[in-house]
Amino acid sequence: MDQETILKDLNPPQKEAVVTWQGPLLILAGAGSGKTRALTHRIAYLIAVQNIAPRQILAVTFTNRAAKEMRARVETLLDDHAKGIMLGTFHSCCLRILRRECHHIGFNNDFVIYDTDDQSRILKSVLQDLKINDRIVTPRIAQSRISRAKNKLIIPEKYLQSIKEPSFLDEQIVKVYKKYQEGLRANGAMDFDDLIVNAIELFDQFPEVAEHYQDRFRYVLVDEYQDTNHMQYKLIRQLTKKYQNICCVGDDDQSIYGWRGADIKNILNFESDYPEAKIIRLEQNYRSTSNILKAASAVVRVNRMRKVKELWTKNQDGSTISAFEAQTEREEADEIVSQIKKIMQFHPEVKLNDFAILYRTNAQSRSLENGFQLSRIPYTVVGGLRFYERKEIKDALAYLRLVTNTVEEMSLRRIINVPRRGIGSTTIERLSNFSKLNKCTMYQAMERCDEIATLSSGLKRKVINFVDMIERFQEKKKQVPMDDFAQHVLQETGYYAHLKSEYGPDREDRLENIQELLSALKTHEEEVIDPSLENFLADVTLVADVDQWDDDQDSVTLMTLHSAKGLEFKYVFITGLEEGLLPHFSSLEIPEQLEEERRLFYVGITRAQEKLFLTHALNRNRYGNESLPSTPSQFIKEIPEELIEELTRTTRRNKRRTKFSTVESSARKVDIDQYEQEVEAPEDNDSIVLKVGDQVRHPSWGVGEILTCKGKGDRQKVTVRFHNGMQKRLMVKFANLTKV
DNA sequence: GGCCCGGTGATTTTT
DNA sequence: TCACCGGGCC
Ligand SMILES: Nc1ncnc2c1ncn2[C@@H]1O[C@H](COP(=O)(O)OP(=O)(O)OP(=O)(O)O)[C@@H](O)[C@H]1O
Repeated sequence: MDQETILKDLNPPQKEAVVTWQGPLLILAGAGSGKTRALTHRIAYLIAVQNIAPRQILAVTFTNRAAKEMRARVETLLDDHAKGIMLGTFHSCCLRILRRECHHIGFNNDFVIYDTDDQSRILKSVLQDLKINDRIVTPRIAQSRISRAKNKLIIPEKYLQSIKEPSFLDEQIVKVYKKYQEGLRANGAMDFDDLIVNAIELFDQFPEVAEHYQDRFRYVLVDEYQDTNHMQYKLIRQLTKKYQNICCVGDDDQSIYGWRGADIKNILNFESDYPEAKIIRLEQNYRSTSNILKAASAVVRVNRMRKVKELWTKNQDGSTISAFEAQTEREEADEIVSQIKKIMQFHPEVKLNDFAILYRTNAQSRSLENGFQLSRIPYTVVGGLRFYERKEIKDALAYLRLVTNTVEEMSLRRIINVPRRGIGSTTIERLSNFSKLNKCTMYQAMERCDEIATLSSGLKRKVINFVDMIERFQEKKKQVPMDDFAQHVLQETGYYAHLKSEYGPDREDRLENIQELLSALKTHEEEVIDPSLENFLADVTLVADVDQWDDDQDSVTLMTLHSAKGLEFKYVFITGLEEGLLPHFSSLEIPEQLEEERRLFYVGITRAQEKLFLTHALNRNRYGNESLPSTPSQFIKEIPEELIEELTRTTRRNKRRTKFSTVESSARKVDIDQYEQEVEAPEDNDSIVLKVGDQVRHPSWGVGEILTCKGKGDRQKVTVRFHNGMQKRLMVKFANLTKV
């Protein structure tokens, strides 16, 4: 790859950004103006033209998704020459540094990373220990306060000073914060924020280590710089102090992480931080049609707290923006599905990958997923619950971790009684007390449970059995491959059987996930240079997904507006445009936050290349069944009327959920035969008695097995796993099931 | 002391 | 819908 090729597809300001390869550089520009392209080409230029070694380059992003996207783009340009670039999220880059260097700051290099769930577990026990009323200080509140403090690099000792008028709550929080940090230390654990805080502390306390990394990362690039919070900013400052080869890319209009402490000042003060800085602005948008861009600009222009910046495009007007008002969220989902089918029908070249469905909260994906499942359109949900956050995966990992590390208590507590072995909360408390009194770990307390007078002999037996089992595992681990070992552990602990016996709507999914974990272990063993269970466990927490196979599959993408940042799709649906959702309830009263919500909408709009759909429902299910009236978002009105065209319903469905009107159904069957069609479900139904394990027949889905039963009579709901693999929740009253 | 069941309250966004 | 808590039962 030569200079010409690298510069070929860039406009003059982009070119300038790429060839300005030394010194501080800020690319400040609106959405879709080619910032990321400039950044990736700059990396290619550094390596291919200036002969910089890939390992001297550090490129950071905020989300895994963005990192993945960036890596893909760089690899397209450089192929194998991209190997060795440290490219990742702030967290994953810090993790890699800390695994090597954490001994300086008193951590063992097998330190554990606690995710949000682990954090609240710790906090819960801290609150208990401190006898703090957990109604006043909930784990959630404590967690967010502590995180906010860490984001600003405020240690517990400085916490009160940092607040003008400390309230009673703040006084409680300090105590919790302090104890929480002690708890993490004792377990050899760090939370997400600590990864960055500790990297900074490492560099602060050990200038020679800092210098080593300054020398190593001679060229630093940061995408979405407007989203940096104070600690991330500090880290970047530390790393670039010596050489000042820093290139940041950002757009203040796309700042959507204020709640995580992101501070737009970081980007606005770039010039004073780096007086030599060159600033390049990009104003031509290449991504979207003119109509989409006009809509986006009109929306973001409403914000008062903003630097004025205009974008233009040579692209065509394109089609108008379609708006759709649905009665319910089901109808919203149906309409989206039918629009997608329609587009696919008229434009055979369009792929499912060209569609994105965006929403404000992860919970909104549910109704949309339902719609896609019914229509058999393949879809992928990005974000939400990550693979390694799933309960069964965390349980399995806890067993594996316990075998490799008996010091860390969370894993032990997590699985000590899963499946039930009669070691309940009272026994656990006694073990825990003993460990505190004798300054040993809880696992050691278990080994020494003979010394605990309050334990009955029956309980001692159970505890010893558990310890023996773990010891046998430690032996076994040395003898067999990792995946076999994991399988053995899950078998012997009874965890497998436990999962199998738990009939539930997602029993099969759980078992599948476990299989997935086993194959991930196998992959690790086969493909990593230095495979070990320890190494596998080391970065598992930061891995977002293991679904490599999904990448190649053509499917519609469902994700939050936050995760969509930096990405682009031909067709974008922004859903749930309702007051209280977008803008979200919690932002309605605070002007700054309302503006952030508006920027979020702006980010959503600007993801679209060709066509934008805006949908809202008049009734939305808040928690559970309750359907509450919902009014259209104020943001919709901010788009000039002439750009929007109101869609009339193309789906017409009876109020009752499983029923489709026959006319509709057959009409669509003619339209598209690519996907199977839903069939009308007769509504008359003798109430039949169903129980778990029964085989039933459904008029369109065929024969299946009942996995769960809920409710009685007319309100009875069942989950059925059909032989074709589909799993459905059905109201017996409407589903027209027959026993077979 | 442990377990199961039923009632209750809660929900933003990411690492 | 789901996780958590408290009461009653083994
Ligand atoms: N000089 C160019 N000529 C043609 N197309 C370009 C040019 N620069 C960028 N593009 C295209 O424009 C689109 C947007 O580019 P890119 O993702 O780099 O923008 P961005 O500024 O990072 O956007 P955002 O801030 O919204 O993430 C991409 O499809 C990219 O291929």
